[in-house]
Amino acid sequence: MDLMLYNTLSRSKEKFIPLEPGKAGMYVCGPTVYDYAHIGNLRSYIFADLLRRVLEYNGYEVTHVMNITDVGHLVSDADEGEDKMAESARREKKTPWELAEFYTRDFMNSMELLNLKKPTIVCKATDHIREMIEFTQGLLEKGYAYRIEGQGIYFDVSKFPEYGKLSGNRLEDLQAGARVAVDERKRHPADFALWKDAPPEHIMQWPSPWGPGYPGWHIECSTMAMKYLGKQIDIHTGGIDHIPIHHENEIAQSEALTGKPWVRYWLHGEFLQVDGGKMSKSLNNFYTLATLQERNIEPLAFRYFCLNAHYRTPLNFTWDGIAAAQKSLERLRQGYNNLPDDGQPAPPQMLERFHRAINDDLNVPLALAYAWEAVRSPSPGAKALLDRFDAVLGLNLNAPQVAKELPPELARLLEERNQARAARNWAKADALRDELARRGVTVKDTKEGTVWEYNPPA
RNA sequence: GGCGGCAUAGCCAAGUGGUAAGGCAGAGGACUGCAAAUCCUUUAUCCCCAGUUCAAAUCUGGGUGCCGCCUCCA
Repeated sequence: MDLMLYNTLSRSKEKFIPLEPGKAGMYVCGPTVYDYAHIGNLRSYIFADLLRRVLEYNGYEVTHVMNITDVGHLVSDADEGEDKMAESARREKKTPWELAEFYTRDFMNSMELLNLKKPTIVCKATDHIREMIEFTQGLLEKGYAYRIEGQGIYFDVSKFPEYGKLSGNRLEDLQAGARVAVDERKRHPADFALWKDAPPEHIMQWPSPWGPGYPGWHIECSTMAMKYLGKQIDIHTGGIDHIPIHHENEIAQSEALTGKPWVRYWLHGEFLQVDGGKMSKSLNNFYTLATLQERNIEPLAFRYFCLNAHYRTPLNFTWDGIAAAQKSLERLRQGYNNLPDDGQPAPPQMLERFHRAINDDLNVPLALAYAWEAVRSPSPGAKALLDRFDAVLGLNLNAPQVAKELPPELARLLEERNQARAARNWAKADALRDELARRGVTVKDTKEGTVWEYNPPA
């Protein structure tokens, strides 16, 4: 069955044909580790994870590369000033390396909580300074770059006629300096830094043929993607915000260097909005997984929330929405666990349908609806079917249910209530149930006896 | 000013020509000592206007609203 993917380059769905049969290489634009990852960032990586799982479902051997940007993001253009790493480091009184280490670990932890498969290769920008310098040298030699004394090495976009082919922007239409002053020594306002000269006080700096400095932002992705995936690669993903600048620049410098088309399929994830608008710290709606957990929302409920919408449409995060996702996940899980282990194979037509959905540019919401159907109207082999589905959905439906311990005191109250019920002393039984509820124990009397759920009050 | 995206029930959302998937919430029912949980049933003509077509949420044109990018940002 053909796998169709929406390619930003052509603005249409295209049949996926890898460079090498049976194998797929994907490069995922990773995080800049200067702060906690928020749920908007995480939506992007959930999308990348789904893509990877769908590729694997189709039998491809996937090489999944993700970078960690631990240097070089400028706070402002203007070619002055600190990068984000340095700024945060100063704020938190840590070295940039400590900072990167800390937030990288936090990010990896979030990935794990969301059941995101670990990339085949996770590469840090600071481990590839030499390669980035070589890349820059190559561009200088080919005449695609020039030096501004005291500033750095810049890519000359006017030498790359196809600049703008990904975003649809034309160089001449870009409103130069709309929000920020342009260095007049740049040949074109859209020219971007490959390498920046570092003032002596700049913490992160490396020796280079042009003196001490540090890499520009865009160069790392091109360099590392080429190092690990070759001069031409199958798939490159990122957030939609990266299309006009970051990815445009990556294309320019990469294709300028190799003279070949670089990425065959560009895939971009839409934004997560919060309450219909942008998420920002100033609006106090900047959420992380920890924020969700404080409100008793599991990380996997956020994954479910994202699965419910197509990756190319904006998704609106609301507390009502995430609560619905939490509830849905619990029910789906329960439905799965209630299915009999009948040892039957998954029904082929059902698998076929699912496969068709995910191969249609990752129509995971539809695939999820099929999962519900399997739970609500089970056919023989439903469990096996859901196991197959979950290889893509990644909701850990088959995770063992953890048996929680009830603190002795609460266990005693529960026992007392059971005795009261046996004695048909409903008033006492109900009073005890209320008491237990106050202390975080939800009691349910089923045919098989009384069961409980324990969520200690915060 | 330029470029791109979105607009479907109370909420989150699938669906690109043939009379609207799924989830949550709500309503009704079953079950229960009562509840909870669970199960069953049930809830929309698709932002507006004009057009193409036997037929449009789905195509075309024009509006309106929201989001993003043109500084760093998933």
